[in-house]
Amino acid sequence: MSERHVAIVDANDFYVSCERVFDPSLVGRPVVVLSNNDGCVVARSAEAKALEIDMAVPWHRIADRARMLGVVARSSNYELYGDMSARAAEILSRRTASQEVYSIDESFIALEGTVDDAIAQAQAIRAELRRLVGLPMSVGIASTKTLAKLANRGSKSNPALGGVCHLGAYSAARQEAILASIDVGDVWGIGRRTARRLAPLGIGTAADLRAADATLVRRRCSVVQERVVHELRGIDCLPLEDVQEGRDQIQHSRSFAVPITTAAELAEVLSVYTQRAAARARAQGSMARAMRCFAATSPFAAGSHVSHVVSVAFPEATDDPLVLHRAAVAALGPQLEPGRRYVRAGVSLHELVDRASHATLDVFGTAGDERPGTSAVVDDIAERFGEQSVGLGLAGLRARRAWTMRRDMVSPRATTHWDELAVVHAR
DNA sequence: TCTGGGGTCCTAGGACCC
DNA sequence: TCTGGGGTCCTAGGACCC
Repeated sequence: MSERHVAIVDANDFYVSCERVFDPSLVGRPVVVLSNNDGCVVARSAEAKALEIDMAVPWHRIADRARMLGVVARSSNYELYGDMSARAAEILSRRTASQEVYSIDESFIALEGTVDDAIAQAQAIRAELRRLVGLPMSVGIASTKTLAKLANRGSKSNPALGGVCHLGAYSAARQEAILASIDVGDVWGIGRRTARRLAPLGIGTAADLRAADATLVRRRCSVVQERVVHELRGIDCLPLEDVQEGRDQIQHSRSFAVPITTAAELAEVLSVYTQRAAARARAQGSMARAMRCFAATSPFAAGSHVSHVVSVAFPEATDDPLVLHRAAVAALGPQLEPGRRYVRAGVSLHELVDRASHATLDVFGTAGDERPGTSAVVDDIAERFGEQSVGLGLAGLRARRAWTMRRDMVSPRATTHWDELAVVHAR
């Protein structure tokens, strides 16, 4: 019988797998990849998991023990991962009529045919991605996205399946048993808070949630969780969205390697961050009508923790880093409290409008003091000579500032920079 | 000494209007 | 002395995901 199947295709331990493609000596060894600033563990190889190295644990807390156990740590190399991700998504797109790129290492796709057909296609896709990009993938298939996510867990936990699991290949009784073995907090869309809220209702597993009164779930939680109930029953509530449009919101935020304490340092930070955000807005053809900025102290440090958040509305949508920077400094600068040690700041652009359809309307002539071509010129130079080659004001940082990110164990950007290509030695 | 970053969606509550 | 109710819009914050 021909039907439509939803599949989730994702890479196993994606960041670690990317590192291994260009450094095969890492294969078979325990490897972790760290977040920005080498802060915490964000990806682990199977061998690292077996050593009970937890996800999201601060690296400084376990570094000594991990090194003793032979664990290799890498700083995150997002340029490499982003490029590998784009290659994998492109290859996958040739294999399906509809694809939703869901995250850096996952796509939902639609498959047609019988259950056996779908499994065969998934296996072909897996083999192709392995061969052409070098990444190990897993595929979960079912009638809805939420069930496909559960199948994907199965494909990883049961090696006998060869990386592909179709829930529809099992009898109803077997499916019930599978759902009964899964914690409700492990269901896609049910987080820790919601799981705690569902417990008093006697809902502890995926099977419990599927059998629950959907209206009650909505009352106690929200419409999001009610949809999960229907999705678990095979009722499709979350259709594939293949349109690849720009983001609704663009954010650039970073933790600092060392805290900042002065308004002058904050102005430097905001100069860099607004330019990064503006460049990304221009790259997707957007201009912003609103911006939010924040600066925060460490929630882990002794004493009180503060986070200053400010919102700015622009009378005219803009993508000009100078306008953004001035507004950010004017709004956030006065909020700084003397003596505080700020460890993180960020800029986000909201209410994005399409630049092409946005005709500048400057009735009062207030925009006259900005040079319209500046941003385009900066983009152009950055494109041709690299991001470090140019920046407005303080973003053209010649001397590396103390607060910039720490990345002590970063691998080469082997797919995007000629001078960092992998070198192959013949024997 | 050292605890990530970038998103989405939903809800509650306030402001405002008639 | 008595002081409604329904609707919309906006924003901040919560929850979740990877």
